[in-house]
Amino acid sequence: MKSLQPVRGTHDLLPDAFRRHRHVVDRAKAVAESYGYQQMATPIFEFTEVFKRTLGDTSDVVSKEMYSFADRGGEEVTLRPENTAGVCRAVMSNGLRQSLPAKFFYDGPMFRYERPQKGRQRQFHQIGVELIGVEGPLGDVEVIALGAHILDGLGILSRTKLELNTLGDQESRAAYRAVLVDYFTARRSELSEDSRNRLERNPLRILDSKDEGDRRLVAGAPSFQEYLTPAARAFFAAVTSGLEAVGVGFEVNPRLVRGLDYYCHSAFEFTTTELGAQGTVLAGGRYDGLIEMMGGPSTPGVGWAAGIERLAMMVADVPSPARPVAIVPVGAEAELHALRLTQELRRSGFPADLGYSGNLGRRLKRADRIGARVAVILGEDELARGAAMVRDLDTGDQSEVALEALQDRLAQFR
RNA sequence: GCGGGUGUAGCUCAGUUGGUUAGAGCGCCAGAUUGUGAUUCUGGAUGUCGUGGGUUCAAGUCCCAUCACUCGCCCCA
Repeated sequence: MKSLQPVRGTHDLLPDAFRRHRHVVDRAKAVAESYGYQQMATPIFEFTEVFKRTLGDTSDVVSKEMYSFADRGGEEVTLRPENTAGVCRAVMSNGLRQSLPAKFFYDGPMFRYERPQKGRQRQFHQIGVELIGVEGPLGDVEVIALGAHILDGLGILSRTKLELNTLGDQESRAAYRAVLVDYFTARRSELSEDSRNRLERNPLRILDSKDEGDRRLVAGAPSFQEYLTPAARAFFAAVTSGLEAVGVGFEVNPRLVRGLDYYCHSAFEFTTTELGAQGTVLAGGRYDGLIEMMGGPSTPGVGWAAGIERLAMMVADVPSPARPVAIVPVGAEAELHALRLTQELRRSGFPADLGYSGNLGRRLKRADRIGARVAVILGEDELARGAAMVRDLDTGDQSEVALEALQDRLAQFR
């Protein structure tokens, strides 16, 4: 055994943390279902090709962040770095193109070999939605509104900002990209080292550079607006007016770009200033070309993913678990009665806890520690009378209750 | 992948220019109270000082390496 530490960038989710995660997922799922999105799951690993083809060879995810390996049969597989590709693959594998549009919600672990930071781990968890088969801007509006609704349900919408941009259609993007490459190539020597790399790999990324010098150059760069085709312009206008119609606030950020190749038209990010360098909390866009890149027929799609860890860090209060009834036998005689009673209560829907050992004091102490609301004390005296002592652990009040009336009495504490 | 910071008890942290048995608070355990927790009082236990090397008469303290965390960059959820 190498050590007792978990692998770098992975973490145990102990009950308190797990409850936060569960809360995020449960609330998100409930809202998503109210929009008609149904939960589904794909395998956490796929053939490496699935991600390579769709994310683009030059993306950071593919070039340096994938957990890839050959399995015992020699198949090249990869732990999923994101789930959109997997969902699209599943649509094809299962012949779901027959019944489009399809609306999916998912949650689960993702894997990226990155240097860990706050809000960034090698195994992290995402929730996400995918709307497949809708080519109009109404799809974009619905998906973004759903994201906002979920953040609102978690009580954090007001602490985020929705940034929105259009990446246009293929035609617009190709035209703009060419102009942009010309512009920056002419000023190559003035670019930062990072941006010189971007010029090769993903020139649009230069627009989003944090480097001072780059920013000055970007200010003078040609604007995407001028290269949008009328169709792409109309699409974006429909998205923005749709969002206005449903009351989702946003800010157009012309420099917002996506790293992954398959995006087009809408790109959006809900960001926060509360999480340090990892400000993006929920992000996505339209990916009309993705399924085609995988070898399927052209099929439109829009979706987003959100980091559960990041959301969980922002969520203030999470509901506490139900407070159990503690069953406390006094003396060996009472143990079997207590065991029986505990099971009865559980079957009747009362969360109930029977300590494993100890005297009355010790058991009450444990009852207190696990957050029990009431203790049912079963002593020989009480049992002889067919009764039990019911103690309110918040107030310390206690009174004897006949066993037949016990459940009615306990119901008062719920 | 690049640059900075940190690592001492279960948790949060103190530990002087290197000097003998490494401390506090919280938590934990026990007793006060053999049928009453939470409150109070009294007592107790706890540590490969992240790991491995080195310097030194002597290292928690200085040096090197390594691992992990953390902040920023890249990129992203």
